[in-house]
Amino acid sequence: MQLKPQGLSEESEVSPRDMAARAAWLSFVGGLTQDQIAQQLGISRQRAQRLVARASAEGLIRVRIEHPIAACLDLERALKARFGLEQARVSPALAAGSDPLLGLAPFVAPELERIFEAEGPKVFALGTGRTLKTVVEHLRTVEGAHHKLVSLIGNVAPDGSASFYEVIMRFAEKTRARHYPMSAPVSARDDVELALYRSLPHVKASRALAKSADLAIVGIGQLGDDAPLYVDGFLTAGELTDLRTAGGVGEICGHIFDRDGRYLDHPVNHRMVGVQVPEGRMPVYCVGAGASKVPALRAALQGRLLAGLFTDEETARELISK
Amino acid sequence: MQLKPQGLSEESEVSPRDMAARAAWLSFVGGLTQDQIAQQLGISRQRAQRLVARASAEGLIRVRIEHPIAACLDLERALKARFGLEQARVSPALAAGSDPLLGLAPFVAPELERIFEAEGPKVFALGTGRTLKTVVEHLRTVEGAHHKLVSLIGNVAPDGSASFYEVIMRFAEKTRARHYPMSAPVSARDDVELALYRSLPHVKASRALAKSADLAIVGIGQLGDDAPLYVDGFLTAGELTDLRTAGGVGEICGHIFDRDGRYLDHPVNHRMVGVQVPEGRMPVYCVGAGASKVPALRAALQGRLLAGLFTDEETARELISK
DNA sequence: TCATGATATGGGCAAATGCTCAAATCTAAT
DNA sequence: ATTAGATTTGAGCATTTGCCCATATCATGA
Repeated sequence: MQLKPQGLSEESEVSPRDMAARAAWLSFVGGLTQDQIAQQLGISRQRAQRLVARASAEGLIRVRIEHPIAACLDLERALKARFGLEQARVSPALAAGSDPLLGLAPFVAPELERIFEAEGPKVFALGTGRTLKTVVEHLRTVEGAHHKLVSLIGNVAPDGSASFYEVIMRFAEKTRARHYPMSAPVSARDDVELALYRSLPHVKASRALAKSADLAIVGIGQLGDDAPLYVDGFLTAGELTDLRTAGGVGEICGHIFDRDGRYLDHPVNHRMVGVQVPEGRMPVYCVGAGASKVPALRAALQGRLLAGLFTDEETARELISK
Repeated sequence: MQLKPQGLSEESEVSPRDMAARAAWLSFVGGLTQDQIAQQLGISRQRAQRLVARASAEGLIRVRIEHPIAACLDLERALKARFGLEQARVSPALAAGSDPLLGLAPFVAPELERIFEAEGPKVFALGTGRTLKTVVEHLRTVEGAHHKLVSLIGNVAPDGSASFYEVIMRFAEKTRARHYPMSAPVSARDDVELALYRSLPHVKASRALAKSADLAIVGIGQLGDDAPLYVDGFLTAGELTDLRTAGGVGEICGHIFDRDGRYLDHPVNHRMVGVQVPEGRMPVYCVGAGASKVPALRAALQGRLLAGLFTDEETARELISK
């Protein structure tokens, strides 16, 4: 019978994660075979293999390709020229059928780190959505206590459930930045309610801070039958049809715009508690890729809503092709 | 007979490196098998394998383990406490017999990038040597045009050959930082020559800039029979013996110190054209690992010459073990 | 035009890897 | 103490990968 040693020697406190990290280090950096790793760590070959697999699965390993692929650089240049962007980054294509985020997220994360690590205190305004959430999951922890993060959009769904894609909290966790979520519903039900929400001090403060942001980072949504706004219950089927009839093709932070990137003059837009970007002088950087998002992206670019774009090769090609 | 298309279509200009990078991206980020990669790129399986191998060989791939191994964190804490360091980083051990730089260099490079990316314009003073050279080779290109790099040590060997380990030039290449090598011999032959070199305007300027540096980054040398200073011809066999008799155990930027980290009062030290660190208030960060360097490192730490240390697990363990 | 050396290509095979399954071990609740 | 359930372990095997070698292609100079 063995008792677990309780802090007796600092040596013996080895978490399974540590082992996984160590095995991964030996494998990827050291280039050892699994047999050698097993030998080195005094474990079986299978265990070594499992540790390495686990490290990969848990995202302990970050791979970065140092060489900018010429084709992607070309696309970046083309995007900048065509749409007057100050920033454009294009990730190389992965397998045709796969989720665009598979490649985009690990590509964008270091770019964001870079932006975040730069210079003095900044205010970053954040959108939400699956795209941004996935990107933020790929961020490494980076010191940023001098920055502020503020949400561009409410965090309460119509059914009252909070935090549908809590981008800002996860981001703040990784950076220790001060964060200001917009603790209010995404959308009000009528003008009275809207006025009420917007008069709440913390909402007022968040909106003011967001408007003064140095950079907004947002995703983009499409208005097809599987529009995220509809799927997540922010729009009824009727509203969705109505918006499409009115010319809506895409949406940023829940604000719907037409094919020229002009925000619709529609009740749905008027009831949003959050901020309609760009507000003031803030540059808006958008992350998004995938065939379904092309019309929305094209519209947003056309209407000069965006100052920066992170996308993948296939999407970029589509965007400049017409 | 086919003529090579000359910029006809931007599409067909694909460098082999691009292909390698793309294959590597598909393999590491996308997790595709070589067969799938081959299919995707329309090439044979063998070619795909060769491309991935090539990408690895050419260093296009940077792997980073996200999880700080607890054992290494413990060692870092111990080093900081024991030797009053402001910074200490310990890389996980690789195979016992292998070159310590194999693991240390890819570990230190991102740390350096981090330091370099931080805040406003800074002056970085650099040493030389195989260790620093290898680390700098692992740096990714990072914008740093607002920084200045200055060499702590002359760049001309006794035989007149320039640049024995041109750390500063390679560093500057990657960062576009302004750089000030010390274009002078490492060591003068007598006091008159020393005075002469030191009176040269560009040497004077470099030395002054180096002394005002915000951070010095140096390697460390040992004084065994294979002392780098001796192997590279900066010391004669006689001088080496003499220095060891006088108590010399290690050297930073060619300045020799004893086991308590006190610089020797010896002609060899007095004839160095470069700067003897630390000068003024500059913190000195040292990169170094390996059994042979332990005595030198211990001495430098003992004498509080260093404010920061980057080393590997094995060396760290040695350093705090006694 | 042809010869010559250098480089690239694909076949084949041994080593390394990933995965499944059954046995073993551990955990926790009775 | 016992047992049911969950997790971990190692053997076996199919797949994938790395590498050598014979052949083909390309570039270069006579």
